[in-house]
Parts: sequence; structure tokens; C-alpha cells
Amino acid sequence: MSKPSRRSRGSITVQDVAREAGVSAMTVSRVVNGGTNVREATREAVLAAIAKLNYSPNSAARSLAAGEATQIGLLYSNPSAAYLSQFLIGALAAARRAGCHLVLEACEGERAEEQAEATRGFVQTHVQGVILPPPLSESGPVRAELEAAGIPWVSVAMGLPPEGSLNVRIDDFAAASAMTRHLLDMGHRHIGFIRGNPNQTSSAERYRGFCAAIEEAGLDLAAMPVEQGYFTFRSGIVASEAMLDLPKPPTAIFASNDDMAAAAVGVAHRRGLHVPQDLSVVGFDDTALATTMWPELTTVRQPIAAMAEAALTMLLEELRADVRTEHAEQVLAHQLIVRESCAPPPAA
Amino acid sequence: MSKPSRRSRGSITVQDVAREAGVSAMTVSRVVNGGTNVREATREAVLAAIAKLNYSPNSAARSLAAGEATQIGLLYSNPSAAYLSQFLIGALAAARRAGCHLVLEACEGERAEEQAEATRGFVQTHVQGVILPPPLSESGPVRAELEAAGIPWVSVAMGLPPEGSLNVRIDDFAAASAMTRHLLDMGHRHIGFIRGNPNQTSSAERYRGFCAAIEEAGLDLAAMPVEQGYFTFRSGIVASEAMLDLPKPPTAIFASNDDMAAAAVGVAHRRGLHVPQDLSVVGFDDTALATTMWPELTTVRQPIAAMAEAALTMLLEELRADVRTEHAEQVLAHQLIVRESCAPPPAA
DNA sequence: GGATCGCACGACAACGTTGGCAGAAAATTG
DNA sequence: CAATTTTCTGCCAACGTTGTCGTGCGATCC
Repeated sequence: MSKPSRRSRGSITVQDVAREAGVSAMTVSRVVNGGTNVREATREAVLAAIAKLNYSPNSAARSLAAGEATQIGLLYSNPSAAYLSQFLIGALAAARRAGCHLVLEACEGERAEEQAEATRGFVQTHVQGVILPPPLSESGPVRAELEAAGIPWVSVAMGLPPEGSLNVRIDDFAAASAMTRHLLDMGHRHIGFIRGNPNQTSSAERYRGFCAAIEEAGLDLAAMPVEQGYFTFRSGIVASEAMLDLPKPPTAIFASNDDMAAAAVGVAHRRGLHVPQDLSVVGFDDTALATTMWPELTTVRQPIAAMAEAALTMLLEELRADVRTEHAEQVLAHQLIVRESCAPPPAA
Repeated sequence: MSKPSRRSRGSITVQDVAREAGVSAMTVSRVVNGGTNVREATREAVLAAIAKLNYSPNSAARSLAAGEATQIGLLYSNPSAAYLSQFLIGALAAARRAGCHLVLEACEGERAEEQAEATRGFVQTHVQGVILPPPLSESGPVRAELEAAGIPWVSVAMGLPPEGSLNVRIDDFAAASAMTRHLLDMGHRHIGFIRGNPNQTSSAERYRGFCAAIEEAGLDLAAMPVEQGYFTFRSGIVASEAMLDLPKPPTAIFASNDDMAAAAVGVAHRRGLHVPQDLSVVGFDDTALATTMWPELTTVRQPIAAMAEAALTMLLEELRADVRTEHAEQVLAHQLIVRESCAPPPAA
């Protein structure tokens, strides 16, 4: 007579599987994780038992026993909603696989003190590591605070990460020059560039990529109109207005992100310019905005979810290896997404 | 000489706190959770010890010992990115508090078989409950599959949830009539309405709210132009074109969501109409889009994150109480957000 | 004033898994 | 074929918490 345990959830445990397969619980555990040093016949028996009982390991027990990191912080700010949701999807997938919890903290303000404050929230909640999506990946106060607390972090999507930091990114430089070449290939010779917020190194890298492609084509960089933007829709309006007010406006505008590109399209429309017939506009990021406008935007896609996954994985590896690794950097592939906002320049 | 445990993470445990406070571990546990049957003096001693040692409970151990639900599914589809990110933020906050994991599953397709397939993914991963944000909250196949597997679920943001279901929502009817009254108060007497996707009951509720406000004002409902939309930007373009092609176009357009409202603004601009001077446009949802357009959109804000939190909390309560509760419904407050896309009708 | 009650608290076991070790089995070698 | 190595497997304890039950103590009730 086995009296049912007081707190039985009726779930299948390693013990059940072990009994079914005629082995010990430890062997089941070995098969489930990695599975070194298990005879093939044994492994198959265990796998069969797992399949038969439809066993799935209890992640709480697992992380308790293994003593692994369970709380990973994610500090976000100024969330381009589209970016954030993709990022969370990727991070959650990796977190579940690793059996760890994601702790979100919002950091709205731009001020150093606000950022430091939000970071201290993490220190108090005992997160073992932190993921920093842009733009906080570049925040001095945040990083100083983490450094002081001895909490490792991974920066995501920095343009030019400092040596010795953990980071995941795309090659902003290469992506921006590829996009510029796309415009050049279409025949544009007078291309305006709207820069991104200078508080992010990716802005500089994108600009550098633009410049490199222009010069490589043998054109005069100084002749290209360049305006300063701040990644916001509003700043894109100001920049585009300035650019189209020029005596000789460009035939194409390359905005450093989609929001500013959308602004450029809006400004053009209000001036009676048709996009892309009269003016080509391209963006960067491929957020949801790129397809909720007309015409749909030619842009650069970042593999956001994959970057978040990579960041979390990298962070966990760092935490598992108790020795501080010197430098881990991962550069993921970007993709040029050609849609309808771009055409050869008007014949005139 | 206490020899350090082999797997010590050096973290503070209940034992440490208990020693510090001169009580037993169990008492610490009681203080931390609820804390019934603890003398005030003891409680204070424990709290002091907790503060001193900066203790925070290990959630893995907690959920293991308490045997609580640890995997909650979240099936999303067609994510308006802004909606999804807000939703995830809320769900994650609640999940962490409860110490449970969020399991995401994407369901892209519209077809019944695809939806059933995605749902079966949950059944196999042993999630104990599922949260269904719109539009899947209304999906027959998904619900049938969950019903068959005996997995409880919570629907979020249905317009008119069926009796006996767990759900969290806002009052779409009231929100839509409030918005309509806002337009009426501004002096509009000829208001066009773009309906939402008929596969969601919230579409019908919003339309009902519009109708009620119109009739309450003593106006002729039949004189108001109504077009069918599908919550997409594209469908909004088609509907707005049709509406503005009318011999007597409306002075205001009420779109059932922000995407379609953005489309209406775009169409107006291309026709040389100024928003809001020549045409007022209002939306619904207050997604990020509402502020990345010009003029910024007057719309209805749903407390998305709060709804997600409420849904998860409700689901966990349902799971904890092993008896199936009959009916739990929670209606959260919406908010009318007045921005710049709305003005009195032109004097003409 | 003794029996009873209720409250506060502690000891112990259990949750489901994995790490360390030791023992058994198989493979290799002389 | 015996000795030795290597590969495989099982036992026990530990991870940090909470549930159950029992004990001690002061208050309450006749």
C-alpha cells in the first residue's frame, strides 16, 4: 500500500522513469542532461521510458539541485515597443531553456541618477547577471553601478563595444554601407543621411558605414546633406524638413532608424512629394513601423530575438564558469529588407 | 570549523536568518509569507535579521517545496508589437512574483489546424495553465484543444466573454461610447466608423458603443458611414478611401484601432486634407503608433500590462484552488487619451 | 485551582533533482 | 586467464524551502 504523498502533484518524476526503465534515478538524470558515460542500450531504455511516461523534468528542482543562476536582470528604457517585444521573446525562450527567471526593470529617465537608481534595484534583488539592450548598453552610470556590485552584464547592439566586454551585436558599419550601396546601385548620387542619437555608438558606426560607401563610390562626401537626429519621430521631422529645404535637396534619404524614416516619408507627403518616385527613403531596424506605413519601408533587419537569446546564453556561460572570461563578443548577421520606399532617382 | 558545503553559492538562506534572529527556519518562513501566528516581537526580530543579512528567498526552492504551478503558457499571434511588449512586461512581473515560468508559443497562422497545432505544443510541455491575449482569446480551435487537455486558461481583452470563462478585459462598449461622445461634444454630427475584425467580439462591442452614443444623442445612426476593417493598416486605407470618396464625407473618423486610424490620417494627408482642421481622426488601444505619427492620435488606452498581470494572477488562483471556479471576470478601467488629431468640425 | 483551550514556535520530513563517491561490469592488457 | 584499467551505474546526501505535527506556555473556563 503506497500511501500518496501529502503534496503529490501526480507529476512524473525521475524515480518513476527509473523504475519503468529498470535503472536508477541518477542514470535517468545522466541521460536527460548530456548523457556521458551511459551505455547505448541503457540510454535507449531510459528514453523509451521517458517517452512512454511523457516525463519532463521539474525545472525548479533542477535549478535548486544544480545551484544554477536563477535571476537574470533585464534593464530596458525608451522601449521602441517593437524592439522590446522581439527582445523579450528571444530572452524568454533562452531563459526557459536555462530554467532561469527574467527580472525586468524599467529605466525611463535619461538622467544619470535615475539610471543608477534603477540599476541598484537589481543589486538589491540579487540578480546574478544583467542584460542591457540599447540604449542602456552604453549608459555609463548603469555600468559603473554594476561594476561596483560585481555583477556581470552583457551589452546588446552596441555599435562599437569596448574591449573586454561581453556583447552581442550586428555589424552596423557593414549594414549601413550595404544599404548605402543599395541606394547608389539604384542610381542615387545625392543622398541625405540622418544621424542617430550620439549617445549610442551604433549611430557613429552607421554613419561611418555610410561615409565609407560614399567615398568608395568616388563621390564627394562633403556634398551629401547630413542632419543630426535622435532616433525619435520628432527629430526625424526636423531633420527631414531641413534637408528638403535645401536649394538642392537629395534624391534619397537614409535615416538611421525606422522612426526617423517614417518621419521623412510623412514630411515628403505633406510637401506633395511622392515616395519613392520623387524621393527614396530607407531606414534601419525593421521595426513594426516599417510595415505600418505606406509605402512600406526598405530597411535593415536586426535579428533581435536571436541577439537576446545569444546574450542570455553568453551571460549564463559567464556565470557558470566562475573565472571571469576576458572577452566574448558575438556578431550576428543582419539582412537588407527591400520594400517599396526606394526607387531610382527621378530622371530630372 | 564549519566546512563549506560542496555546492555553496554563499547565498543567505532561511537558516542564516533564523540563526541571526534566534528562531527556527519555519518561523522565518512564516514571517516571510503571510505571517499568521507569529508574535509581534518575533516578527520584528526576524524582519530585522532579514534586513541585516539582506535575505531574499530562493524561488526555485520555494516552488519546489510548495509544489506550485511553475509553467504557464502564453500563446500569442499577430502581435501588434506594442501590445505584445506591454503584455509581456505585465505577465513577467506577475510571473516572477509567483515564481513561475512563462512559456511562449507563437501561433502565426489563421487556420484552425495551425492554431490547434500550436496549442498542442503546450499540452506536451506540461504547462499548467494558458493565457490567451487577443485575438487568440476567441479562437475556437485553441480553446477546444485546451478543453480537451483539461488545461485551464484565461482570455484577455475579449469584448464579450462567454459565461463561465476566466477573463480579464476592459469595457469596450463604454470606452467606444465615451470616445464617440468626445467627438459629439466637439460638435461633430457626421462621424464615420471603421469596424474591427469580425473574428473578435471586441469589434462588435466597440461598434455597439459607437451606435449607442450616436442614438443617445438623437442622431440618425443610418446616416453615419460605416466601413468594415480588419485591424490592419491596409484595411484601414481601403476603408478610409471609401469613406472619403462619399459625396458627403464625414467630418470625423473613429477607427476601431490605432493602426487603422494611422491609415486614415495617411489617406487624408495624401488627399491634401489637414488633420485635425479638415478631418478629425481617433483610434483605439494607444499603441506606440499613436505617438509616432503626426498629429499624435487621440485614442483609448487599455491598461495592457495590468491586464496581463491580472490574468496571470487569476490563473494561478484557479490552479491553486483545486476546485474549478465557476466564473471569474475582471474588468479594468480604460482611459481616454486626448491628443492632437481631433478638433471641432470645419465651420463650413 | 485544575482541566482545557488556543496560540506561538520548533523538529522533521518531503519536494524532485543533481554531485560526489564507490562499487560493479566490461574492456583491455600482459 | 589473471590483473588492471576504463566505463558504467547506484547509493546517499544536499540544494533551500514549506507542510505536518507535536510541544510548551499562558490564558480561559468552570
